Amino acid sequence: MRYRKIPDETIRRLPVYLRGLLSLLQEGQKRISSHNLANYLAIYPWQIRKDFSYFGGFGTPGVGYDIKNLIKQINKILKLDIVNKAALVGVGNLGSAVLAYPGFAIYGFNIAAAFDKNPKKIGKKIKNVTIEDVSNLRTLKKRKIKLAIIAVPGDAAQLTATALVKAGVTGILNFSPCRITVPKRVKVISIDIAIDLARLPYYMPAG
Amino acid sequence: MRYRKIPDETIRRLPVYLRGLLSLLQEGQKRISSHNLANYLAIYPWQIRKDFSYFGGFGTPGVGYDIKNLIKQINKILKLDIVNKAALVGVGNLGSAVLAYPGFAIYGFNIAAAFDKNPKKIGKKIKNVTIEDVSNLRTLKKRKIKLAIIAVPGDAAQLTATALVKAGVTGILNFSPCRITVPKRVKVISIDIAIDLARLPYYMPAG
DNA sequence: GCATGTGAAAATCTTCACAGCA
DNA sequence: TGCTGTGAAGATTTTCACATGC
Repeated sequence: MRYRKIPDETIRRLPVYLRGLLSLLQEGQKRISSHNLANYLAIYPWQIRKDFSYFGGFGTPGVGYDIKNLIKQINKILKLDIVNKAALVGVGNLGSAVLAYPGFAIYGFNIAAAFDKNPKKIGKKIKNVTIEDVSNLRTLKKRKIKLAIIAVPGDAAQLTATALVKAGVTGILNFSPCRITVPKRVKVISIDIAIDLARLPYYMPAG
Repeated sequence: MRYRKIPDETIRRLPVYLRGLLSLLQEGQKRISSHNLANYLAIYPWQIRKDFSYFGGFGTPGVGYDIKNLIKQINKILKLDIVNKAALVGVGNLGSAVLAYPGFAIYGFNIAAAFDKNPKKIGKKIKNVTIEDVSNLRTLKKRKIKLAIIAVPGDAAQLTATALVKAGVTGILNFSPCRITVPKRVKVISIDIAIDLARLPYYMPAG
């Protein structure tokens, strides 16, 4: 296989595949064909094969894919094959939900620190994580936490991002409804829960 | 302008433009050029002009765009020019955060009903919304609520979706980490907060 | 026979460059 | 002059079809 740039869309789909494969593994399945996996995920088999082909292909012709191996390979590609420690900034309604969310574990994430600026919250423990004052953000470098989740109100988002970058963070999941500006070497992925709802009426039949 | 299919990507960007324009309006601005709006949103001007061109264009050559008018036009395209009532199903950690989230209002959304299956929660009021038993879901048709947000645990997501569709819902924002199957006429947009975090390490420098 | 992996074709989306209007 | 709107070019992504290997 010649080298070609791996499409961002392929990377976006890998966690989806991973989630499905982990479910299938738990159901006791050992092997699966692109056809059956596609069926399971409600997509098309050639999409799956093409995506894997960018990495050289992980299957056996005439047989299919070994689920355990496939999971291992995807985890390696996405760098999820180690425990990724993450920090949460902003323990309001949304932040608390993030802290309690059970879904991070399957991808090997561990929310290892939480920060807030409200003195009333500092020192409290949620899910075994003690909430610290935001001034402690600079300790992240020493603690080797490179991943952060921003769940503060919009007007504090940029300030928080800047502090995180200063503390050595290179990946940010931004839940605030604001664009944040960071150096190019830092990757930001934003989720604005309202903005996704906002395009739903467009697709709905009138009346 | 000849008719051409409007790209989904264009529709995905319209709420982003809308959010920026509403901010600018609040700052007291009346007019803006594609160049300045692009700068504000950290994208490119031709993208903005192209997106609007699919609808015939909303600007004046040599001048730019009238912000108020542009907002009105986008709202109309996205069918946000009326109050869209939405129902929330699942008032756990994530559901409570959704209920308290202030960001829906700018797009004209109103979370008008909330449902849970936990008897302890039923009857409680959060943000002026009284939590009802999920068996009440079938009243949605009568209440003309066509939009729903699913924030139940994964294993209840499909059941909830099926009940919603039966109750006349045609648009679903799905926060559960599960694919849900619905008739083609129903539009589902899914947000899995863990799945977005899962592709962050890939883009981060090693070490 | 059966299912993968992959060039090539088709579709989609982005970027360019400039004509045309205020 | 300044900025929009848009055909055309370019880039990316999806889909196809089939050669190849088990």
